Amino acid sequence: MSLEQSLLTTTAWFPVLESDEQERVLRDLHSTCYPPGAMIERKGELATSWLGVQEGLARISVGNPDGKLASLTGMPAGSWFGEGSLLKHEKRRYDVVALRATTILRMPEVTFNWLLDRSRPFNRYLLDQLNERAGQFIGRAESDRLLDPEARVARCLLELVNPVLLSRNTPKRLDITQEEIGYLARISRQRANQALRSLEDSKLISVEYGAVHILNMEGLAEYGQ
DNA sequence: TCATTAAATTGTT
DNA sequence: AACAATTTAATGA
Repeated sequence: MSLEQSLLTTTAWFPVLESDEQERVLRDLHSTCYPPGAMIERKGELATSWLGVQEGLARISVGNPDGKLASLTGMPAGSWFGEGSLLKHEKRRYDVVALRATTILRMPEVTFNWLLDRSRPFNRYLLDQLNERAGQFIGRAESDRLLDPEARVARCLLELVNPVLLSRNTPKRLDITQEEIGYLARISRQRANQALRSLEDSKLISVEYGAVHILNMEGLAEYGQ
């Protein structure tokens, strides 16, 4: 799939840009491929670009300022992140690791700021994304360690198909292995397997080889409370 | 296209 | 963590 095609179909922000803005973005983006397990961005590095996942799956681990607990989030294809460090011109506060073969797109800071100054829809997208992330973070901070594996997996799956952060038409089929779910939910693969079966019994999802079908988003959302 | 083999993923202990 | 079973992907006739 071409770069333009993947941006159009997997991101929520690229389609809302003017055509000349899209052209410049396509010119300025540069992509890098990472093998499974590779470090994409390291905590402490100065942020110089906005990051997007074109292909694959990345895990972002945020170190809590007060404790040693690291809360993790999955970033599937179409996710864009790192605007926080970019806006404040700070160092990255988290590590980003490729969970499988992953292609990362980088938008230079100047391009990012240019869009920020120029495009109202782009600002709208960023606002929605920041708002959604804040909500996720609060919800997780309350009970991250307390949730049972089923609830953690439910929350993890919901984040991966979040229609606000990704493109509007959220897919019902999620290509992810149980091992990767384990990494994201911070549980063993065996426990992930068990939790997935439990959620399947509740008719919230159906599991396939290398994939999960989301059957009931609302039900999953309640499970994660 | 089909059969064989390797690799990836899942199920179980 | 280890192992067996199953599914998919790759290979070659």
